[in-house]
Amino acid sequence: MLNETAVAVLEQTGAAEPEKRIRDRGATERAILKAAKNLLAEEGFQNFGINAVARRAGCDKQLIYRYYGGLDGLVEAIGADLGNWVKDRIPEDTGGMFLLTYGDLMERLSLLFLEALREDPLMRRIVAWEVSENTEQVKRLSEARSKALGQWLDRMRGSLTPPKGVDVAAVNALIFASIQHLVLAAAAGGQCAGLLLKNGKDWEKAATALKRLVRGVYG
Amino acid sequence: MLNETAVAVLEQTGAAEPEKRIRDRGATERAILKAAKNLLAEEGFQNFGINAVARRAGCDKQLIYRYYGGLDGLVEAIGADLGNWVKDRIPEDTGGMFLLTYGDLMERLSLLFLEALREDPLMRRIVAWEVSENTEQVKRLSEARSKALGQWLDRMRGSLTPPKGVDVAAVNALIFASIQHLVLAAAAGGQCAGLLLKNGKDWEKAATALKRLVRGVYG
DNA sequence: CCGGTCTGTCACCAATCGGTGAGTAACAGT
DNA sequence: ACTGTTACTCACCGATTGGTGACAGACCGG
Repeated sequence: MLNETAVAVLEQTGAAEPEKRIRDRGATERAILKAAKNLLAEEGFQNFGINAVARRAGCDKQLIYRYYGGLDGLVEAIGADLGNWVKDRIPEDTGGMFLLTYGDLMERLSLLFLEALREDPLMRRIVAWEVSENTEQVKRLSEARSKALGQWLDRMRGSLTPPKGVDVAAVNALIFASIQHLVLAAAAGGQCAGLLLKNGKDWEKAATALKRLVRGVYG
Repeated sequence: MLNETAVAVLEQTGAAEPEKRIRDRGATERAILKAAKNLLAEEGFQNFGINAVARRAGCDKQLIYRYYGGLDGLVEAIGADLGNWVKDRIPEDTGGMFLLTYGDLMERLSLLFLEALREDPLMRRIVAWEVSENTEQVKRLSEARSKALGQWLDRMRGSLTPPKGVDVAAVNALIFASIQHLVLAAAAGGQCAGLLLKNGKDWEKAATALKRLVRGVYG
């Protein structure tokens, strides 16, 4: 992919000639980052490499080394970009319902997280990457993701206090783990543990089951 | 790796010379399959390829094509071998406790599955593979795994009937999803959703949280 | 106008990948 | 002992990978 501007020029002139790309480091850096994110989201981490990113960004891989210090730096940039995930996912109201109890809150958060993950292929790929490898790259990415998720949870929690006598951290980890694996398995193979997850009806079943699970522990 | 017999000869003679491997197709086939399983379990699916398997098996990759019809056939053989997972994991008694209710059963099954997955690196890699890729290879492997898991569940269930009014399939899918993701995340990074999972104490917390989750839905 | 810096391109490297065709050595049957 | 089959090895293929050094052209300050 060429710079947006360069593409525009090409389309205007209709020239088949290379028509020289614009010298704009900022734009190129952005194009590389965008290409990397799209590539990771669409193809997964399997074929995520310098060559593939450069190919998709329409520039030489040398520029990735220069501007990002190689793939590692680029991955780190993706991680930093993940910080924006928080503010994109914060609804202003509470959906018209009052969150009186911790159970209300967790039910709402679970469903929101389920929905958000279903609609975010990049985040899914990152989660899958996390459980498949343990390189430095992934560690940093994982760190950024959990940090973003933590921020999101904090913002949403408000002033509600968790119940006593329950290991909230462990229980919530299990709940979020179930959501993540459910969505990942569905995205990969259309089912999870024999449960089909294709059409909206299937997902409704999963959502009510999730509600039941949450309500079971948090009343 | 050479044939077991060839290794024995090598060790006896102490020869540094190549000392010709034994011509035993059956043994070679077994060596290849074993090498493939170990490689997948130890290194993960990332570097799982014809060359790597042949290198580890100590034979030429040509033999993998001949005996298994390439990597696909070899993966299929691994899948078929997964059928043995069932009988390896069936305890004879119920651990000294009576399983009177469906809740009793599911609590026990959850904990057993958690334990089994924690101690089975090959199975973990396969699960991680399933949620990361969607090739034919993985599909078949996934099929074999879910079939084995289904068999295991059937054997363990006995004659207990699930409660009415609950979408058992969906709820159980969520429960098993939570276990799988928990174990995968722990194996990869030592934590899951911020919850540390390193020493036995951590795992006990997770286990009690899991029990609480199960008991919450199934009483 | 000239020299240096910045942006981008290209050619090349060794290593590895999956895959194949040809050859060699050990065995079994006669 | 000769023959054919089986088990196995080796050398090579084209493609792709991550990585580097050299070069060309646009831009800017003097």
